[in-house]
Amino acid sequence: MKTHNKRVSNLRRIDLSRITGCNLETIRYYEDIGVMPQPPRLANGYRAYDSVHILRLNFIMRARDLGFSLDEVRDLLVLVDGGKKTCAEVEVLATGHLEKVRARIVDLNRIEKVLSKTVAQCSGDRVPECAVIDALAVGLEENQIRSMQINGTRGE
Amino acid sequence: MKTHNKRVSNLRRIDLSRITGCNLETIRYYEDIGVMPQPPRLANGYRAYDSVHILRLNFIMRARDLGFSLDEVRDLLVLVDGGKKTCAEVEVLATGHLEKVRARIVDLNRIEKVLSKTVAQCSGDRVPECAVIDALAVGLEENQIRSMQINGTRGE
DNA sequence: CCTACTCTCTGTAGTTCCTACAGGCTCAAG
DNA sequence: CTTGAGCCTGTAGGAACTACAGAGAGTAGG
Repeated sequence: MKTHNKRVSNLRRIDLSRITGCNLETIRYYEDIGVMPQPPRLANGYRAYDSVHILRLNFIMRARDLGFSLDEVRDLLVLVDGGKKTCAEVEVLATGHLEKVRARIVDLNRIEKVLSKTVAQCSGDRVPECAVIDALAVGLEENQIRSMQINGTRGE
Repeated sequence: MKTHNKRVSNLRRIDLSRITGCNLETIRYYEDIGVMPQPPRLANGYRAYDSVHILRLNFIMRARDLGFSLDEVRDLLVLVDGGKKTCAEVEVLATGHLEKVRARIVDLNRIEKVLSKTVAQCSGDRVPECAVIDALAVGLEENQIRSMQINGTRGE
């Protein structure tokens, strides 16, 4: 992926930081742990980034934001960099992540519903019998109550 | 909220852990930092939990799952316990999270699409031109490219 | 009663993922 | 030539867990 005519290069760390929105120190941290490549250095020792680094950092940040751990990001990057793994290996990786992603979507949709309902009900200065409480108490259903009674009546 | 006839009490820590799915040590941690109350102790010094603790821990876990920090959870608990906060305050909190949650759902749906497509394409020993990077690289658009060129042509 | 096993207690240390600071160097602008 | 911004490195701190060590208690089987 190239820019149209002029090569983007010799970005300083703060440039990369500002372009991506990533914390300055975090960039170095990502290099230390190996999810970002060690960039070439100028004569003065300064790191010199280019558009490749922007893309990669963007990728990492989005993946992190989506809830992937750095280890998982590492996996994704192997997959992204391509060529190294066979398709079968990639499939296993991707399938695993896909399951997690789908589970997260389910969770988030549930959360979204709860929050939007909460916001809708929260109006005025009334101190609420807040819907948050009820909403968050769900998941404590009959089977749980039952298991409480089974396990709970000991030691007394 | 009471169980029907029999009071649930004298649960051990491991019971609470199993009922809620919360890590054993995390329960103690929550007590240490004060988001969970210190439970009464039996003669032998063992913690004795009851249904109140289950509800509270469920609440905390779900709030954490919603993306609330432990500090925010503390706020929510004050609200739950005392009715000290107004509905307007709750609304501000919930609205902020709602935005984040919705953005994440959008992102996750996109990556879900990409991953499932990747998995579908991954058959045999062929190594794919993985589409994942394209999906996560979005957000790097014209304005960013432009700012790269503005800031990027120095030091060389 | 003895043994084995599970669970309890406490304190403390380790993990993940950053984030900040200190102390010193470089470099471009005024 | 000073000033300010930014660079370098190493290291420390913080949030939210998570695990481990060492010792005690409770229960079940032989």
